[in-house]
Amino acid sequence: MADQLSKVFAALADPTRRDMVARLSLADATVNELAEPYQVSLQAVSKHLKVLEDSGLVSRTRDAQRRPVHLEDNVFDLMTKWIERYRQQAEERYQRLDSVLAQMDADEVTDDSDPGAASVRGPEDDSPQLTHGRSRKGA
Amino acid sequence: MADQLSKVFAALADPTRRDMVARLSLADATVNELAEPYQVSLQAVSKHLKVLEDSGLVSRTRDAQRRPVHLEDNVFDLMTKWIERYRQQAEERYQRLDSVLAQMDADEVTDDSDPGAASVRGPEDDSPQLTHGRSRKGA
DNA sequence: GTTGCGATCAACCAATTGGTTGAATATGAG
DNA sequence: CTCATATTCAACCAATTGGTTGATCGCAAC
Repeated sequence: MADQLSKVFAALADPTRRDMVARLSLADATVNELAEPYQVSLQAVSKHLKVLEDSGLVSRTRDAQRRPVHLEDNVFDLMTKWIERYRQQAEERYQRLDSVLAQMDADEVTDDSDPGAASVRGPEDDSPQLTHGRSRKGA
Repeated sequence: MADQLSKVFAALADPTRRDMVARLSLADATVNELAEPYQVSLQAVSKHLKVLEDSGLVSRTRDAQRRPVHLEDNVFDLMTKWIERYRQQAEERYQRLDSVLAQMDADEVTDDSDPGAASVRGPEDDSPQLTHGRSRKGA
């Protein structure tokens, strides 16, 4: 469960896992090779790799009893696309005078129907549990 | 604790939090406004915002009893920089013949001192618990 | 001052996470 | 077949996470 974007971000939230990705960007490596610099057990590294694997960040093939780990660089695009989208949107806000007006407007109405403020999500986005019809609590 | 990069990635690993960031890229909003579309309690949203806040992704100011949340778009650069660095490195691997040789070489020596294979980390990178001197297990 | 709204704090709970150790599996070497 | 190597599976544990409800705080309005 959980969309890929969530899994990729979660995978990279761990410094050890980020370090592994960094090293894999230079060359494929086996589990043992990857484990070498860290203090943790081989099994712990294996777990980290499973996380990376089912986030789609790495893939494993088989070479005798070795399982070389390979970085799937294409997954980075998924993140970059998400990040860039909202970064751009945020940046635009500072260049248009619109934003200032919208801000003041939002400040005044506060509880208006406000179309467009809720759930901007676009084509490839994921859906958290929504209600959108204020059914929570005393609303 | 935990470096900012870890905190930012962790913060964005949650779909609800990503949705909030998406909405905040359009306009600042109060906690109540942000909470509106979701099924969860106001307190849960408040917690999500705390996570976003101490990852540096958002900041909060004060306006009477309201606490408008503002997206700090500059933090995106931190991620983008990290991602791009390793993506590029991985991509270069496919364009240089070097990579093939390095790969075969690594395959042969396997337990060589191998400078550069362990911990590629650069200037701004974080440090997971390392040993680097194979002190683990029976090694 | 008291009421009411916006937001947070506190205590609690179930599920997940990152780690451990010990046993098992898979493959190649003797 | 047996042994060694490389890796994973399984059970367990402590800490963290995302959610809940109830109490509290800050501020403005009556």
